[in-house]
Amino acid sequence: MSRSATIQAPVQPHWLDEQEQLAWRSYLAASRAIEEAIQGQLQRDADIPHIYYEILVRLSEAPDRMLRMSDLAERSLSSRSRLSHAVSRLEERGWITRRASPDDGRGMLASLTEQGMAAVVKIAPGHVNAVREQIFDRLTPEQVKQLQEIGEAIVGGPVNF
Amino acid sequence: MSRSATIQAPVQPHWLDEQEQLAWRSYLAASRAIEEAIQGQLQRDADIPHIYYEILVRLSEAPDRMLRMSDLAERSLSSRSRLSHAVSRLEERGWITRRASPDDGRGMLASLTEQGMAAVVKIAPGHVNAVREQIFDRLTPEQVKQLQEIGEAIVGGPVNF
DNA sequence: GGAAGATAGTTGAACGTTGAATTATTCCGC
DNA sequence: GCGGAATAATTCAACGTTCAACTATCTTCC
Repeated sequence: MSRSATIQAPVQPHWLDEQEQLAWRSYLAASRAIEEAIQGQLQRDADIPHIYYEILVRLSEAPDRMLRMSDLAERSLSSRSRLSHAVSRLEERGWITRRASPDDGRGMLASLTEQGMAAVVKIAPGHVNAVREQIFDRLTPEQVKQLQEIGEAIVGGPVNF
Repeated sequence: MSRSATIQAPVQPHWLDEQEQLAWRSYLAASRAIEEAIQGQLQRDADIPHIYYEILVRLSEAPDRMLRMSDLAERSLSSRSRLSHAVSRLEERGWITRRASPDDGRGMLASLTEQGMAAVVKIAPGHVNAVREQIFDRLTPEQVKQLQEIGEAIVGGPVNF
């Protein structure tokens, strides 16, 4: 039958072309280098992982320096489980406190303590330096703009935090 | 004295300007999204972390599918310690074997087994798909080129693997 | 040719992350 | 207003990573 003679959809996957391959590997190398540099700086100077610092910063930017856990998880780009563990550690340091939400019996509110805020203020300059050295000192203003746009294309819209 | 009236070098760190801030956060969100997608796909479909897959691919590309550990560490962008642990796990699966280097008594040669090569062949299409969906389907050809150049600027030269 | 230092690789303990399971509360439709 | 589904958050165990310590070999240079 002619029906059975139709050409099969290719089993061959759609490989990356040469340009894509180059871009992917270049991106991989860059993103690993960036994360290693940032992580290393924060670990050395403040003894916290990068994500923990992000959590502190998101809190420091929130009204009353306080956020629902799920909200904080979203803004700090981490899973709830990860955030739970991280906040536990940061609570042990006295940088964050947790209390039940008055509005929602299920919710917890995390807030930055004065000590936590002081830590952010102390840590921030070194962190910004690392970011600058690793990224912005190496890019033209045009590339900075391109980087923003590429990031937004990948996440599907402007980043709102 | 006029000398003492000179303005002090600012203690204020050199903060990111608005464009840099946007680019940095956009990059952060994108890189986390990418890593999460790639990692998730590989974990679900092949039960290995992303780095383990990279290790297998670098080996598969090497002459005789074999490399010195330190060489493999460099190409797969991981520390020696990490690689040691990773290769141990992959060895347990029968995907890699290790043997002493004939040239250098300190060296170890890691090589991909037939099973390991078969695993790469099996895993690759799903991985490429994930990469394509997460990145290249969302970028214009121009942006792909820009991404490559930005990555190279950050790592300080073309990526050679 | 022997000591000092560099290099290759591994190991173990401490730590962070993951994913599934669990508990508690709220929301929704009838 | 009641039962079932959805949501919020945590916990636990398994796993991967890190960093420092360690062993073994090689290189250098006097």
